[in-house]
Amino acid sequence: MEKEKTDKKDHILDVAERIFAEFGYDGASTRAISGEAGVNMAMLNYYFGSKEGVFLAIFERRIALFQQVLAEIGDDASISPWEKLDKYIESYVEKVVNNNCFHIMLHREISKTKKSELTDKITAIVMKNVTVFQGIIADGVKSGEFKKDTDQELLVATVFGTKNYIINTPHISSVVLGYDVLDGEAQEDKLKPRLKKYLKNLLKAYLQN
Amino acid sequence: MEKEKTDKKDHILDVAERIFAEFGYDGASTRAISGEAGVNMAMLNYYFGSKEGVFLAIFERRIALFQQVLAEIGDDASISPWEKLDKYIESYVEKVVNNNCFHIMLHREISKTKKSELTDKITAIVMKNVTVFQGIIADGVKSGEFKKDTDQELLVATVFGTKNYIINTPHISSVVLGYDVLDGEAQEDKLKPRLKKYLKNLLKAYLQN
DNA sequence: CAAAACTAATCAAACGATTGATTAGTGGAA
DNA sequence: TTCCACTAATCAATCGTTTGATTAGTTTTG
Repeated sequence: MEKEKTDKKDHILDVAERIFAEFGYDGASTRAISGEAGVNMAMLNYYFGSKEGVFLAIFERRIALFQQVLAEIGDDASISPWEKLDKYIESYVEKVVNNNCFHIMLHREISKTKKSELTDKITAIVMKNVTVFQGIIADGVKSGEFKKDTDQELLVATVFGTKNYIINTPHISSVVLGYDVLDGEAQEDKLKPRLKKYLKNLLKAYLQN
Repeated sequence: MEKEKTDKKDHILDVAERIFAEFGYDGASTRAISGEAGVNMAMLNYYFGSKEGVFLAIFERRIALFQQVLAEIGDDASISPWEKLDKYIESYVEKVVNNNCFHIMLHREISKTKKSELTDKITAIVMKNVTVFQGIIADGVKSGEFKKDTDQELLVATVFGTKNYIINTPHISSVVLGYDVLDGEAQEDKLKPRLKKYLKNLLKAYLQN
């Protein structure tokens, strides 16, 4: 029973995540989510308290493990900055492409200029990943392995921004790249390896002495 | 009389643009827009037909001149690819930072994975700017001035993505950069020159033989 | 010129539809 | 019986839009 309940909850969150990515938070109605998930509407409130509760539950499900992995890479003292950078890119691209619906949803909400409790929460979550990446760059510069006169802060924008552009504007990037970036098979065969290789090369070109 | 009417319409669009950026298309109510603009609610429908009409009117006001300027840079046969790239970056950063509300609004809508008439329209508009940029890169590679073994398509994602990251996640980028990226003064003094310089350097590092 | 006819701009009020949320109650397992 | 998972029906609030009436300004007409 316990198992099945968790499965059901997970199923609802899966569907909700997709609907939120399709229509946005406000555009996604609780009826659409419950309907698509094949459950009674009242179950959303029963399980998650409210629509916002569903939204936050999606977050809690995704972030915990992900952040831990990235943080461990940043803290690993046994490998060089270049290797850290590679590992970070690998893990990051992998996770973001796999959970593209989640990241689309996340970034649409965070782009609201009006501050709210929700945007503050999301900002705090995203900042953690950014800080780890910044730390890797800063370490590399300090140890002399990366070039000195670079714009470390804007490099953050480039790495995360490039990824966002691919994922968050799928209608555009699919045309530019020549295949459907939301298609699971194309993601595995083409997008992931290509994006990883590209980001590593770009960082090397910009950071190498 | 004619003058004043246009001013009033423009005023409504100014306000609507900001509200859309703050709350998203679905999150922004016609009551909020008309209230903030100090006009009667019915005026939105009287002038623009519908809520979507307001949204599209914002687009038509912004894109025409902008696209023309970018296209002219791309078509200019008298300057080198490197100069074109510089000019494109200059114009692009300038416009996007100045009209940041518009671009936030635009990208939130385009990031909806569900295709609709609206997303198709926006996609077509954005693709024009992308195509011009791609043309500049392709020309430079063909003429041998840019390096050959590069990922031209993902470079597109980097340039537009870096800009988007700064503009569309202002709560994040303000923390990373150390000043409010939505503040007009900071934009002029710090953000614009810094972003222009950075993008040029990054492109140089990646494209130079 | 002045009265009448017409037009565009604006308003408060109300429309039906949809929203997120809640209720009261059902059925089955422990 | 008691508790938990679940449902159909319903709630008040808000949504985008439409309405009919009023104002102010312009044109036409006698």
